[in-house]
Amino acid sequence: MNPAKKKRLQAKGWHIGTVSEFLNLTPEESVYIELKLTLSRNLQERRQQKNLTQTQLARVVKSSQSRIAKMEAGDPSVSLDLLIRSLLALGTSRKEIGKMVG
Amino acid sequence: MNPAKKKRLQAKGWHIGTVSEFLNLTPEESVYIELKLTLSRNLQERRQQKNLTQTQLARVVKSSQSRIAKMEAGDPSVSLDLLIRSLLALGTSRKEIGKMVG
DNA sequence: TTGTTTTATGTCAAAAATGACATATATTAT
DNA sequence: ATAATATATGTCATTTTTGACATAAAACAA
Repeated sequence: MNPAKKKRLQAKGWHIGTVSEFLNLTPEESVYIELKLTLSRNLQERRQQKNLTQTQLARVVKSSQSRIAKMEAGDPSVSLDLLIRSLLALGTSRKEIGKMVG
Repeated sequence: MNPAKKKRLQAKGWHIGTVSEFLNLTPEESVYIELKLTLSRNLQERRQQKNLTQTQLARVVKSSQSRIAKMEAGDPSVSLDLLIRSLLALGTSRKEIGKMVG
């Protein structure tokens, strides 16, 4: 945000801050969420790279289309476990996943 | 195992193989389990490095001593989520965790 | 030794994650 | 346009994971 606009907003009583601040997230919580989002994006890219539909991926992961969609959408109801097991099922190596994480 | 012993065992009807084979684990399942074990070990090392007892770490992570013990023991009842959140709570960076994974 | 602290293991009710399903909304092809 | 395919979103019963607790076993000190 440009400084002028920021000042105008603050003059009117608005507070400017990060999403983490707004949600009262600790740094670790932020990192944890960002990590899941990173894996989400990579999962979607990998799936599309292989020209698989969510339904097809669901079959290889033994899950369901709706859960794949939620994974890729970064839905909070999906665990790191499922994300990583899905990446592995797509043939992603530990080394590659390590790169995403680190 | 040395070849001679292997041959002797096979002569007596024993089968030699990997743990994965014995448990009928797919390669992805093996990788997934090994990944958890890697994080387990790293968690224990990190905790000991900081001279924390399991009880003290449990407080930081908002868990319990028994769950920390199970994590470090590689108990199958603990998720990747908890392992990674614990590592983060110990101040481990994404980059460091990435190194463990990759 | 005996006491003290730390870690391991088992159990369980509560909480979170899961697959399945219905169905809405996009996207693409004809 | 409209049919077909793909993705998004909501709900829910079942399964898995969780923290808490008890207690056993191990490590360590006095």
